[in-house]
Amino acid sequence: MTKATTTHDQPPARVAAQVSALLQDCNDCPIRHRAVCARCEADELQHLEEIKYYRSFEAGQTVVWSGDRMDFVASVVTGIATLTQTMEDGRRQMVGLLLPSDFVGRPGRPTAAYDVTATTDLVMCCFRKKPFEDMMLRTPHIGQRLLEMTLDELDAAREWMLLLGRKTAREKIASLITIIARRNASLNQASMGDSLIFELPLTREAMSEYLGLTLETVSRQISALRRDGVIVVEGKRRVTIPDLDRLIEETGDDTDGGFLI
Amino acid sequence: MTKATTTHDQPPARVAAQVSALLQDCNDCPIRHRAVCARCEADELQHLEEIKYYRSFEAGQTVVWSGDRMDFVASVVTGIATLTQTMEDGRRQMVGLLLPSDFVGRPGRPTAAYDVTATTDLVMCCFRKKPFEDMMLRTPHIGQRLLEMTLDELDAAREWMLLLGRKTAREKIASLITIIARRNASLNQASMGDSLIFELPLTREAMSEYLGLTLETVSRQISALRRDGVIVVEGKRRVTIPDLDRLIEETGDDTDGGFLI
DNA sequence: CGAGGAGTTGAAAGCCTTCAAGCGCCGTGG
DNA sequence: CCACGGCGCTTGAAGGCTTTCAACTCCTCG
Repeated sequence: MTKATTTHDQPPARVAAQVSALLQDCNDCPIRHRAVCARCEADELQHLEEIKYYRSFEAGQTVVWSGDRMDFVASVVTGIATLTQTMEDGRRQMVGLLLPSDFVGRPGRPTAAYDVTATTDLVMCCFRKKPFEDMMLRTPHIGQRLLEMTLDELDAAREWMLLLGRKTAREKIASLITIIARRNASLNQASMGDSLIFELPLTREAMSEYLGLTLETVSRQISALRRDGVIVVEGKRRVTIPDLDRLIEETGDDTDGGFLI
Repeated sequence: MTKATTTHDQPPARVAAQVSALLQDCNDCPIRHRAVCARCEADELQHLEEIKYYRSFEAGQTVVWSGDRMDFVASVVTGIATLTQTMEDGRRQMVGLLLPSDFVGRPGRPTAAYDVTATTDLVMCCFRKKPFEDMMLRTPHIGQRLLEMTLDELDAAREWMLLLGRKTAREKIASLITIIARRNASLNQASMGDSLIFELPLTREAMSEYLGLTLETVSRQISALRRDGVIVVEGKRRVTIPDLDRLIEETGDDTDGGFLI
């Protein structure tokens, strides 16, 4: 561990502990203005502080299993989590990709409907469910924000359905890489145009579960995009996008309609 | 037109006109207790009455095109509508199937995000958008109910994603028929066990857009399920399910986990 | 009666999956 | 210290499921 300039080089558990130690105060929270609490006033925030607690997970850990009791709802603070459904014979489909500020759990439902897994080191801001539900009734700001976020998720799910139902394997891969690139740009406030180098936060297998493909097909299509110069890959995970428009052409989406980021 | 016992035998436009004529008063509304207004009190309902109006569409008509201005939000009162996305080259994927009581449109968004089409004769209860948005701010009951409905839709979308990403053509068809059967049972309050005869409300093409298949594959798989005795088909649309458990086995879903209906 | 829409079915092609083998990296334990 | 084993990933070859292209039926409507 020669260079310790970024948190990336530190052991995951330590980083998570640091993050949660840093985050006792909602005012310092990195997702303060995007999460379910975004619209809360100072007094409402104080109420939330009383029922919140942080939990950390290492990459690969399961947060909850589908069907398990779930006594909390939560926001992703840092890291990435996934929601996955599994069929009896083991076929798996990812149905949610949760980034910082995204919300986990459903008020009013006692059990988890999906497997929730940390795909990177993960810190979540959890609220005990019952107090949270009570607070939702008294605090319209929370319900309003949650509605907004849920509508956004529904839009994303519908975009995803188009991908799953109608796109080719190549288009699926191009779409996923574009999504990750955009997300990265938005998190880093990058000026969109440079920052097109990033680390894929998903294994080939996780990508295949996202895209409704096998991991072999994912691997082959990534290789194909690399061969065709659409992307540049260093090692297994580091991706550079020399020409974003070229990549977007490969997604099959409208070239113009890009109102997102 | 010898037997006119049910509305099915009447010209669509007339039925729609009848329905909307019957429905000036929210208290007589068939979706009063399931739609976005479900939790409203008498005074709130009165407010809604002032900003509502009915619109009728014949089977096949387009309600709005993706990208068009949309000055209203609405509830489906009777009939079925679909939300569909289209790619540049014409590939289409249905992303929403709207039944009576389902909500159309997004408060706060000026344009339609999807093509909305009536697949059967359709009556919608429309609210002018601006007044509706204003009312949402003053009336938590509406926002609360809308959140609940949106969360349900998100769950449905995620189930659908599993279907699109991981199920075989045969499983997709069995799943769709099961969904329609359940819906029918729930609308007719049937005692679940008999009423397993119904009309498919979708063309083969609409089914293919729902399932991410071609219409030929839909046709072939329906024929295969018929050959195997899983379903009985009279004419092109009328389906009988002799053994629902058998059909459910064909969906690939958990046999037990059926908490729906 | 002809035209057109909805649906069915056959044959061939194609895309993705399945099955297999192999590479490179990393942590463990002899 | 180094061999071993596992994991993540890549690549090849064969097979299969769905699509594509095409022909044909049935029914409705003008």
